[in-house]
Amino acid sequence: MGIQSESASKSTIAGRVTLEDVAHMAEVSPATVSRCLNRPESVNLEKRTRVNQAIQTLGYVPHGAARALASKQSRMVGAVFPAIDNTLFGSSLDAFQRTMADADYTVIVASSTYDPTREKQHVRRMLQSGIDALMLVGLARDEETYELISAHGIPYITVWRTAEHQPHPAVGFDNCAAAEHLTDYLFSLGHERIAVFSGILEHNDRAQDRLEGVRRSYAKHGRTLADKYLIERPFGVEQGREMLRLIMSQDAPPTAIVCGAEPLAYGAIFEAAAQNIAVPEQVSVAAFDDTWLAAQISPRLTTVRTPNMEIGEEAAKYLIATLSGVQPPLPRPLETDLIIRDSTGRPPA
Amino acid sequence: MGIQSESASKSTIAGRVTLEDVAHMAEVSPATVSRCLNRPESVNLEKRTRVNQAIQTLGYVPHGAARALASKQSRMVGAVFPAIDNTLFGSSLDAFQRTMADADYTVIVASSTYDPTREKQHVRRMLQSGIDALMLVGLARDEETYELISAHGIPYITVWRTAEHQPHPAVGFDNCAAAEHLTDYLFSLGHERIAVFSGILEHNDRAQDRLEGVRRSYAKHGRTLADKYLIERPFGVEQGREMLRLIMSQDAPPTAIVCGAEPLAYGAIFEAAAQNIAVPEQVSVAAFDDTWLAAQISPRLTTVRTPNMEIGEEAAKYLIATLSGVQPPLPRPLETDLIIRDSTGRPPA
DNA sequence: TTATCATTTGAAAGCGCTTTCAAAATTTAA
DNA sequence: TTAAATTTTGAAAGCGCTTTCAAATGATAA
Repeated sequence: MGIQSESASKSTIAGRVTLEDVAHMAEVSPATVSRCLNRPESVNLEKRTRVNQAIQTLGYVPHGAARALASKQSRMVGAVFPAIDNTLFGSSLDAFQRTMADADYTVIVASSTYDPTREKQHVRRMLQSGIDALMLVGLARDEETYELISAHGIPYITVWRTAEHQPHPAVGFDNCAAAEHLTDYLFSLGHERIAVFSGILEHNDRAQDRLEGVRRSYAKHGRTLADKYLIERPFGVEQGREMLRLIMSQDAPPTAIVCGAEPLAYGAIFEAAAQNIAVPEQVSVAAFDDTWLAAQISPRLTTVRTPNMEIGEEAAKYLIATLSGVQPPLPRPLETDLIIRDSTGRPPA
Repeated sequence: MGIQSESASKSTIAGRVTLEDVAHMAEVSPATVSRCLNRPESVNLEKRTRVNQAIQTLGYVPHGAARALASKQSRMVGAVFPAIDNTLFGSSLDAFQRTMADADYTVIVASSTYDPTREKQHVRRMLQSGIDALMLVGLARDEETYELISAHGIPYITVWRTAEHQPHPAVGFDNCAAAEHLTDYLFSLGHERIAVFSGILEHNDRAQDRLEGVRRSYAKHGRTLADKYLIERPFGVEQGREMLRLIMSQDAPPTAIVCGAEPLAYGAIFEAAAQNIAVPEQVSVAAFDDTWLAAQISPRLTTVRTPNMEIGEEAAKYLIATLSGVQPPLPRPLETDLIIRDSTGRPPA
């Protein structure tokens, strides 16, 4: 029989189990319990065992806010996406979250709906919550948002683009080069009238870069993208359909279409089918992303595969490394692949 | 000229701007600043103005962990989904997050990949982070997970199902009834051999309920679902294709298929097209969810529309109400709609 | 004018942990 | 065996806020 301590200890009327309770039960000081939690190897094995046992039997769960306050680290990171209800950002987020969880970080998420003001609010809220690091999509945002972040001195990373020609760390691929490559391919098939279905360009540097890529390819072939071949609409299948109707009813309709995102391409293909416009015989359609549907519809979609999961994972790794004091090398641009399928072909004679 | 305070104040060597700094500048006590933040109406207008001004010029951002520690509220809520890389849970999460943000809550998210053990770890981590409330998908999980939650005494809600016949608050729809209704419809068209393509049933009460709904409809029509008409695979287009191949190569292939989720239906339809099996002439296909693709593919998919966003929003509202002391009524089951399109029809003669 | 009540304010005590610092215990060297 | 170096430990001082409590102020009634 152990000796009954005369003091009933001050807690346990109800309320939460604290580190101090654990300390009492294990008959060590609170400092030692804290050490067991944070640097177990610095504690004598026997005491460590007692402490772990006490933690177990008391069902002790550390108080995150208290830890954060005392240690100045919350083990929480933030991620703001333009949207999270699509496969694209969804799978990035999923990978990001899993990688972070493996490193024992918790992730706070928010969607900005492509609105820089909302994004700023979310960033502010996250900063208040005490995040240790932050992930943002792309570059285009209020300068104030960057200032907020740097005022807090936390590491951050931008994703879905490359780090070149700009001061912010980034992990992603070169949208411009990918678009240029895709357009080059279309030119190589013999197309000369290549249209662009773009998402809304404002506040979306990825979309802007893709457009720029198309323009470069045009320039390389001694031509320029005519205004009438550029249509801008929010991402969506319906918009893709509408855009196809618009563009194919023109005087000299394009013989190929580059879509800034896959939903637009699906819309275009579905609408073409509805209108008896043959793809790719009358008009070729190509896009970006290679989501699960691209290889399933008919005609199977020619598209640029983008490394969605890899982006989430690499972004997480970069932040984790930075947080653990390692200064990681700036991530190299990730690869994209042009997947040539059946929705592109030679232009009509 | 104001009077220069002789003390240079103890902060501002660098470091963060604290509430105390604001108090100094506004020439009030820290307590008053705190009140301005939390119950502004309890502070004299003039002082309040001074405080807000000081906050502004100093760029003060409250320290969440400190607030949480002192006030026992973190203004963070958790949400664990089986996955977040699909439109289904993605749009629920999106709505949940937006509703929470409007009420000034931050959301922590994690995906369990349909694994109860991972889910438990995530719940534990979130509890440590100090969440004020929690959202979980469905019911099927370790009892221990529920115990963890109730030990912390925070409100929680389960989603994607109804609250009936079980002790946990829930917001969602009746999967069983919806499946029964859909199957009834198929019987009413004259089908007798109705197959089920189900996701993995283990740890997924929504999938189980849907299967049960089909069984009930069968029973109601004096028949039972034959084992050979039930196939279980992970959700995915490829799996849908595989299932179709399997089921249609049987002796007496079904004349209709109920798919537990839409990807399976797409797979089935694509594969049917590949095999020259006419949908719906030779086999009808129906599913759940009504995602953006359902109305776009051909044949347009007959499906049960599920209120994904509404679930996220209602779940958030319920938790917000609970957290603000209101005891909200248990949410009523949400509506589903059977959307009849072209992928279902009479069985072949 | 004075007594009474409601409102606004500040001092100070934590919230539950981490971390520094010095003391104690242990190991190693001499 | 003793001294020095090393490891392990506990006491105590915060981390930046909220909140209680009592004092001060202002408003109202007598």
